[in-house]
Amino acid sequence: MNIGEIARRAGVSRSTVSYALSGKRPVAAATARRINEVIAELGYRPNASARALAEGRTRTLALVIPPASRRLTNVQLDFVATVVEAAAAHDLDVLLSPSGGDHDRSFERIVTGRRVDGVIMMEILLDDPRVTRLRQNELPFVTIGHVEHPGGSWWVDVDYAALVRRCVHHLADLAHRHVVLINRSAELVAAGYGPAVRSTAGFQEAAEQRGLSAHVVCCADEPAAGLACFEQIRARRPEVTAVVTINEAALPGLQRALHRAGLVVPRDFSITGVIADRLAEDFHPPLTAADVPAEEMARLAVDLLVERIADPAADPRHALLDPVISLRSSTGARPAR
Amino acid sequence: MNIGEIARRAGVSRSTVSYALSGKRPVAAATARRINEVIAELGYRPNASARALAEGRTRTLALVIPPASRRLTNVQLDFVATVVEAAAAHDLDVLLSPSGGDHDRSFERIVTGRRVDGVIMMEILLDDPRVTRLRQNELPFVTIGHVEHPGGSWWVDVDYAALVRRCVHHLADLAHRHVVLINRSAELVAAGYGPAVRSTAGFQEAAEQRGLSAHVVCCADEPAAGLACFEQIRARRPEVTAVVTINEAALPGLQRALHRAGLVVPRDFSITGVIADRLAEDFHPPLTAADVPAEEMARLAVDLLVERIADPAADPRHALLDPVISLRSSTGARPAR
DNA sequence: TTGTAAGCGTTATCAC
DNA sequence: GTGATAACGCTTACAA
Repeated sequence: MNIGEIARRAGVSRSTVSYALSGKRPVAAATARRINEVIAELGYRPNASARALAEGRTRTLALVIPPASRRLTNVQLDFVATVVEAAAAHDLDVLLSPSGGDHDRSFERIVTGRRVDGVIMMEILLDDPRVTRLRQNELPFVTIGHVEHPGGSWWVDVDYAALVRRCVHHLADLAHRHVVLINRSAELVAAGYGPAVRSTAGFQEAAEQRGLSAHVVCCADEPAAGLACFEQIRARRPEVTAVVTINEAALPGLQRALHRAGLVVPRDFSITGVIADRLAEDFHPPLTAADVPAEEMARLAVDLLVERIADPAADPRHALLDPVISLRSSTGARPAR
Repeated sequence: MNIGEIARRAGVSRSTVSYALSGKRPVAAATARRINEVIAELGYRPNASARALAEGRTRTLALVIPPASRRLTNVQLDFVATVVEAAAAHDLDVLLSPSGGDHDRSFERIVTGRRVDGVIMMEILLDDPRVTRLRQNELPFVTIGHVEHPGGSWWVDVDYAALVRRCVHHLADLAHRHVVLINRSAELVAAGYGPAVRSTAGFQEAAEQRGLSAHVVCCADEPAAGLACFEQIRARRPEVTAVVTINEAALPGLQRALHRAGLVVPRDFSITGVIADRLAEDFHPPLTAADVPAEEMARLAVDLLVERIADPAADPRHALLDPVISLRSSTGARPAR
């Protein structure tokens, strides 16, 4: 069933049906009613492909996610869920594209096949080939995270460097002298994953400024790695009294390791970092930490993208969020030796 | 740039370019080479909407997920990631549709707008209006989970009833006499969510068969609820020595509650249930539990759907998986009083 | 207020 | 082996 069928049954032309549907031209009340009755009766909906072809837009967004092999973290998950929801609020559908490197069929299909009106990309590297690729096409896009030289692109991100700097200052204020940053996995760091690299920079900068002895360790995104990582720190650097972490997935392992070592937080050891609030509250004791406002970022990304699609000539915009650190109870003064 | 432009530059007709691309008709080697050169040079790719309109298929699948408001569980997340990956293996894109009840714009848009060639739906209720809706349309679909009367539909599911029955028998074999099932949230049970309802049935059936005193409690999908839930069980039914659970999200809270109550697992208390393997192994001690093989299910669902799309007249197929219970170390003999 | 008709970019059926 | 050309179902000037 198509628009012609509706037109025939309502005794009008196809264009009238189209206009009745879109409201782009006034239609007599009686005619509109007749048309709507027929539409309701037959449960008609315009064919999306035909409409996209005629209009030159698909009413669809692409969301580029990391490949399934790399298990999604909670934060990433929140991005996906919220992007979908925010897009739905604009009556936009979301096409998922798992993509890692630049040779990616799904990504290419979407980008050059005019399958979508715009793209949201997450897990951005400092030097990301996909960003380069999208810049060549004239497909509007917004990134969650930002490349090293964002130039005229549109993006939203959290200021990891500032956040981690603040964590270090907080620990320094509590008289800690030896601190460690538990980073994301070595592969991510090697690939130039923004948050991992920027956290390191902020950590070292603040530590130097406060004259702390500071070390950075990479840790795979899983509990077992967190446990091993902490035990290694205890073995190699027994003088360390506090850690900063941006590795959510390692947290349960960290918790277990602390327990196993007989350390009481924050009496014997302090922990802080960038951690989703629900995880931070789940920790025992609740973690003093900054939360990545994933929902806000995702919503913002969609809004920016919609804006950019509506006005391709608009000046580039971005947002660097700087969430507060919630003082809970996982940090305390450096323990007396 | 379109196929006409390619044809012009290659000095052939549009149809020849189309055939060179699809291979549905032989093209002279020299001609094909010329065409491919032009295509490569210009980075041409057929417009997806136009192709969909002409071919009558979109090369896209829809994945209907629970609305974002209800946070996705790990298992659901695995479904999403694997479906996307499996679809990509077939060169199919995936459109995400968050949908709860039946009044859903996104769902309707996708179903009646011919936006996709088929639908995969998860989080199925025993009496699910969306299944009814899809049956009316002649849109191929496969569900992860199954309605009470699946009739001629296509689905994959895990046999929750059998799994939970087996857990109960296992506990009975260990001489436990008083057991509790920690179910999913009360809302899910009330809504008729398959796994929640079928688990209850299997639990009660097996308990009755073995003459156990058995109770079922609902528990919201979050750690705090798990903690509260367990403390309530201890307070109201101190005689209980073992629980079966299908509520992954509540697990950390359960763990904490056990610890707080000074109970050592499995010496003082036994736990088992249906839990993703990586969570089961993360528990302390590792949980004796059956794992929902989310990846296998998702992959199977995609394969079935592809098959159904290719042959709409094919006989309905389904798969009721029955994963083994991994004996780890969270269950033991009933403690002496 | 409504109808006619020309696209939109493909695919596929005829011809040659 | 290749080229016209008619669909596919819709939107949108342009007429009336």
